[in-house]
Amino acid sequence: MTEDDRQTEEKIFDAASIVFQEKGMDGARMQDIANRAGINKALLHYYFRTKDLLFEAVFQKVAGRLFAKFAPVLSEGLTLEDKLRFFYREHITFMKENPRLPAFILNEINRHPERIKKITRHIDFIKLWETIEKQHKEELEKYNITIDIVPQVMVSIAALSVFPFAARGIIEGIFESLGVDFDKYIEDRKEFAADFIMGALKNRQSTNK
Amino acid sequence: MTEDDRQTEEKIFDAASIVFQEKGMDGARMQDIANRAGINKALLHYYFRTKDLLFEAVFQKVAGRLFAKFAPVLSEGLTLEDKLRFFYREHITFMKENPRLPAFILNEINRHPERIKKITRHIDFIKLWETIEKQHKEELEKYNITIDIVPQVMVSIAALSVFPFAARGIIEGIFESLGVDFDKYIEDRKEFAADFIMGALKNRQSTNK
DNA sequence: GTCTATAGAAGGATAGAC
DNA sequence: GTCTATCCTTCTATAGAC
Repeated sequence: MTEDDRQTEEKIFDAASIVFQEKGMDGARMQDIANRAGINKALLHYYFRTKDLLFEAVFQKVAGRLFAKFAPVLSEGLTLEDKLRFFYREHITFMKENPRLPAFILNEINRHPERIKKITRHIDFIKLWETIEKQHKEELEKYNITIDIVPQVMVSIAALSVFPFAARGIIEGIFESLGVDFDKYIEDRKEFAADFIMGALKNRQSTNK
Repeated sequence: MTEDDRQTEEKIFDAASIVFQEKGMDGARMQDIANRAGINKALLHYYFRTKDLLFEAVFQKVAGRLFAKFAPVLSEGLTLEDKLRFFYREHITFMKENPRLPAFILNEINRHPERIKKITRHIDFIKLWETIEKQHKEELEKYNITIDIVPQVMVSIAALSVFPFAARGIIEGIFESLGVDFDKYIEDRKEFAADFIMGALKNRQSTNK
């Protein structure tokens, strides 16, 4: 299938994905999207009516893809540690391929928190926790992970993989003066993050009362 | 000193700080800034010439303030652990008072990485590391922190405090359905983050060869 | 220094031909 | 479905009075 054969709506959507991720809702220009899609502005409106609707379509799609990466935590037959290692490998690889995505999502969500609700409102987080609790009863006890620290642990796990990409502009600048290569750093991070979290959890064993 | 006594330039600057942090460079409107400062648009241009220059002034100032919070790591006479605890208390308290700051800075920097260079280019990160190395030789050996994993550890430390604020829109949404209070969570995080990092580091002792 | 009024450009959206 | 031409609003920036 050549570039020209692709359906117009799809071409517009792909172009919009790139431009919105790069410039954000406010910075994006319909003209830029039209140019990148190889069509004219009027067609954008023909297919998506307004900039808002086009943005909403793009946002729901790409944010959904990012969140879907958290799904493996529900698969059976893996230890907590293996799930964690699997998650970091998958999630970091995905963000490496979509480097603008984390900052884009964080930013647009902070300005319009209602957008994320559309994606998360169908997820029953309490049931999700109960599933994990059932699957990993012994490990949770061993690491002393009680319900009250679950939010702290979950956010910490997400932070270690998302933050390097969200803060890439700063980190890369500092790395330059240290002679550190960002891509190599990210590759190493898949394992480091898993080790780091497991280290923190294992250490809770000794403080276990 | 009443609101009216304050110098005009300062009023404009403060108003611009708020509006830019809330809407970003592209979303901010000069009219909004003028209204909030209680003056008219023309005066904005009289004092700062263009929107770009006004933005640049605001950005350099607020980003500088955030980075300054990393300074305590250089103070003498504290153990690594005490510095870490001190840092999280200070940094999280600061972000609690400026909740829009992290996402604002991350976003604008990713779109214009050159902006951060203006702030960081005068910092000699290599010398900074040498100072820490000298101050904490034994602790670094004990935790097996060699130069090659310093970037991983530093980013992880920053991630645990910055990410909850940068991703607040998402986190707060999920917390709502779990019945978790964000402010309480953040208060707890000051200690949790320090414990978590120390746990991960202490666990490196056992894997020490 | 501060204001009102307005120029001038940019960008989202639509009308209408094909 | 796709295009060109254009409308209309919004926004930055400036001119000029006080």
